[in-house]
Amino acid sequence: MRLDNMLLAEGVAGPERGRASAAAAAIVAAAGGSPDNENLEHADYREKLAQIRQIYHAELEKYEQACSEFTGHVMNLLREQSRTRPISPKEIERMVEIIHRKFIAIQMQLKQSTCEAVMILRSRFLDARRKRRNFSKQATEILNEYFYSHLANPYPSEEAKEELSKQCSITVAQVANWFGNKRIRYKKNIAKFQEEANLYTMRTAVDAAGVSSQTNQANSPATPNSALCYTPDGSL
DNA sequence: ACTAATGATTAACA
DNA sequence: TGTTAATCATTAGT
Repeated sequence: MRLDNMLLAEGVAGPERGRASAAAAAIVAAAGGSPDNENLEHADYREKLAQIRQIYHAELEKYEQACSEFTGHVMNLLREQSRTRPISPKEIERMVEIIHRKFIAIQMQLKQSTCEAVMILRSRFLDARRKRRNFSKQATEILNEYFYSHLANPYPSEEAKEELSKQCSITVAQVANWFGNKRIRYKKNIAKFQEEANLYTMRTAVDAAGVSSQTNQANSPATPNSALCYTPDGSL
């Protein structure tokens, strides 16, 4: 009977729709759901859960139909036999009981396999590694901006990480991951990141210039002094 | 289909 | 405990 409760809680069993979304929400809450792609993941999860639910109900119905059909056959057989030998109603009852028990056992198997499917779906849903999503363009912009403007010491403090996480609408752990990856990958192949580095250092330089010189905008020659390219290995 | 980019995980380390 | 380095698994560009 634990299986019944489980299926009910997941919204697979039970009366039609309405519970599935609640179950999905509960799972997200348990996982510390990311507010970013929440809706998308939800839809995916709900869709797959609905599939499982549909299969479950179809199978259940099939079993019930087969069960009643089979009991009908057996009853007919017994009735025919009752002409040649006396059959007590108790015997008939016992026969029906046996058949029912058999079919309930089969239903149990169905419930178990359905439970398994739900569990697998849940574990996949909860495993962030399997369903990785790239950060938004803005988020990577912000992160890169910080990284290249602190290239000498690209280790944001806890507070800085929190600030970045808020700006990018990702978790602090994700910010830490990003910086870890960025540092190692930058160090590993600086040449590959030259273009990006130049882009961001130039951008911040332009921003700074824009803030300091608001009055005269006649300097369109676009700051030709972009020679601060920071090439530690001497390339370029 | 193949490959590069990328976010997450893990062990080793200081 | 936070970081590095290697690696995994998915996404995106060709």
